Amino acid sequence: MMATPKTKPRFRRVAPDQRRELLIAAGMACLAKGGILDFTIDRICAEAQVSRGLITHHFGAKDNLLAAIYETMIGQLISSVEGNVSGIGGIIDGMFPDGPEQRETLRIWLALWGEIANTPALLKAHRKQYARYRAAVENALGELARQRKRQPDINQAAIMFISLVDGLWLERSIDPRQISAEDARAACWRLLDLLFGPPLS
Amino acid sequence: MMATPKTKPRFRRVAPDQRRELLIAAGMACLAKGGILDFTIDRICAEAQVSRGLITHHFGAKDNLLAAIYETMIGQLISSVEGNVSGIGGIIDGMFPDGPEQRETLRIWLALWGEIANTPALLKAHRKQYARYRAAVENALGELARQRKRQPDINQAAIMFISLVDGLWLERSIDPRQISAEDARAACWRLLDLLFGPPLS
DNA sequence: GCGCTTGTTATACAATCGTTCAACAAGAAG
DNA sequence: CTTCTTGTTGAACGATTGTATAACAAGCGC
Repeated sequence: MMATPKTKPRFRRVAPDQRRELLIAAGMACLAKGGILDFTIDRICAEAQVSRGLITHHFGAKDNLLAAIYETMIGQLISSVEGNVSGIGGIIDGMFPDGPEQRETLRIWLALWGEIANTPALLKAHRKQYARYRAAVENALGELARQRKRQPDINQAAIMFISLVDGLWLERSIDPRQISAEDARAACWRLLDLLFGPPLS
Repeated sequence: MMATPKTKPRFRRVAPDQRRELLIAAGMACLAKGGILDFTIDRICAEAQVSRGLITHHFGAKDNLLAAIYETMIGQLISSVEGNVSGIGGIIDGMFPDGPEQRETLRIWLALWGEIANTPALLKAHRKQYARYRAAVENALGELARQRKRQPDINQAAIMFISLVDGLWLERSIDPRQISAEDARAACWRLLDLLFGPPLS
């Protein structure tokens, strides 16, 4: 009875949705590692351990993969704002966690920001999703205003809070040494306390 | 008397310093137009109307040109902060001018930010110059505190002001529609009034 | 077990990338 | 005018870019 020469399959077939997620993850890893210049068909497919043809097959073009990555990132951000159960405090903690695990996320955002204005598909996605993000923040700030019995200009407060967060993210993504996560959270709370008054009890 | 067939010179010799400035300007134009992906030897030299060999000749490598552009940009920023005569008000007005002329500057910054962490020469320059920028801002804020007879935490105030400005720049460089220059200036003033108290007279 | 769909691979392709280098010539020095 | 320095050009290099495409085979339905 001779052993069956069962050759190891040369690849594994995966459902398109799962394969897209795999490629999105690989693309994000490349963006985090070397910015937009490392967002390359070769590098992404090497990261995903997959042949070069797959990106075109599943996304049509490289830019569409980048747009899909943006959708994933902004979706996670919006979820973390909309789905918070502990109010603005939980949101801030989620935005500036301790430890180095956020580094990758920030590096991806930095790379995406730089390409939004240069990639039409990305700009379109940004304008659509950014409105949702801003609305979610305004909603959370409105609840905080109710808690502290103040009625500030929610519109301006949202601009200031979002911009402050973006700026802190920017500083920390470029060089985490300059501003610690704790400093960032403290800056957020300082702004909110100034805008909405101190906690009531 | 036959006319001398004076052939038009095929190029013009320029002093190295002037040529470097020309290439820096061309490189900035490329960054503004298409981000870091358009920062290419071919495109830069085409923009400068110069042959491909010049960048290597004057800068050694492309990255060094990028670092030189960073130095130019941060130098202008620091000068506008240090050299202001009308206090923080003049600084804010300079940071968020009306009209579209700032667009190019912000696009260049966005492209540079994305590469700082990936280009050692850039990170080194950033760390050195960022400290100067922060010191200049702290100095201007200290003067404002004296004017308004308050003594807040200048360190934290500087972090908040710089991050807010960075965030507003980021939003406006990605998509100027979202936040107008006037909104940005108002947000800066709101933060300062909250931190340092309202103007005394 | 067999055929078929289709996810996957691997090659090919022209275009462009950053850099090197030899030849050229502009313009100051004599 | 002649000589020399050196800023400048332009071709060439191998490597890498994004995409198209044909051959392949994994694995489900029968």
